[in-house]
Amino acid sequence: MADGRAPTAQSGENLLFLTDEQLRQGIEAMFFAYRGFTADPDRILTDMAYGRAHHRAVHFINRAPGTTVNNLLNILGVTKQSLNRVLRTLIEDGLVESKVGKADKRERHLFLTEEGQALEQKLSDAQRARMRMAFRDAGPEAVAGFRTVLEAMMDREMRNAYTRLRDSGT
Amino acid sequence: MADGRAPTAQSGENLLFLTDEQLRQGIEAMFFAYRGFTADPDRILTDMAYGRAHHRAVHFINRAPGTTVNNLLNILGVTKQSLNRVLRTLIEDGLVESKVGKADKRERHLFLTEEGQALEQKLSDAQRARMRMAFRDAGPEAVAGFRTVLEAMMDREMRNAYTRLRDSGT
DNA sequence: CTTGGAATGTCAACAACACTGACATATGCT
DNA sequence: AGCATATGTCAGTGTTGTTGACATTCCAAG
Repeated sequence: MADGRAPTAQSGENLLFLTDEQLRQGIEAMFFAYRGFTADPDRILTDMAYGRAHHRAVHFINRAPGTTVNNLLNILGVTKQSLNRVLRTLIEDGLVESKVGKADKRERHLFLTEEGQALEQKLSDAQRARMRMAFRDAGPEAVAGFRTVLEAMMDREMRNAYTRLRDSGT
Repeated sequence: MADGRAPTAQSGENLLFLTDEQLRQGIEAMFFAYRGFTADPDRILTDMAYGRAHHRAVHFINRAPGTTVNNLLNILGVTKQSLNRVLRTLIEDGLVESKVGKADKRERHLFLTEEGQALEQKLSDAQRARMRMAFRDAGPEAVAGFRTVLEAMMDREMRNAYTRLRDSGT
């Protein structure tokens, strides 16, 4: 309890950035920043009948076209029932296409239709605009640090999913 | 649309960190990291009858003891009905105390009881442990960058709330 | 070929957390 | 006295998550 409160002389390095006060500021920064992070897409989504869950699904289907339901389930970390509700509306509305797998016909491979891609564009344009502004204001070194800390904060499985996606990038 | 995709020669500085690909990686990093960020407190909370909303309320009451309901409302960015549901259970359960204001008797000032402080400790210990590990692994320069980017990502009002809290720190 | 298990879909019930809208109460200020 | 502010409450609704149960389809091993 209350460890790290007032770090005394350390083995060579200055660990003042690990005080409880610094950690709490980091926690609050995450809280407030995440609100900003989701604010713009949320505004767009409420105008339609969609929510944040639809955004996530559309994002990752766009990111890895042809991904299976199970794959998406692991990335999103929700139950299949929860994902299915979202996927069903997206398919009904013609934003997502579900194709039976060739090798394994049990699997469904998910793709965005043109309409789905249009929505994805609209949402990620809004989200990227904020991210771009933040990145630009902060500068490249800060951005590198930002990514380093976020990666270290992920669960191991999520970090694997993240790096797999990252390294499959253009 | 698709601007910044392939930045060509810029005015002096290298803006490769602002490509759509880099921005998308930042977006996904935020998504996965936030999951880790909330995972530990969430696990503790589900064992009780509480949720993330209770955590947030308890956190900020602890952070600014005696804060008014309206104040908390602004920080949390929810409706009074939503906050009231949470506050009511916390008060009923003896974790939060609500005192009528001296100067303005319309206001209620909120405080954590000893039991409330115990819960706050338990939750923030878990959350800080992860943050500390991430900070330690990433190092002080990365942490500085992390905070810089997050601040730039906040809405203006939230940034004000954040810096006000930060500067009132120990 | 049968059987077991995996992948998927679906139904039902429920809980947490947000929202809107309406209304009540007490208080402060002009 | 009258209006605005701060708070609380009731009722209804929507999104997103959960569990549990069950059906279907299909691959693969015996």
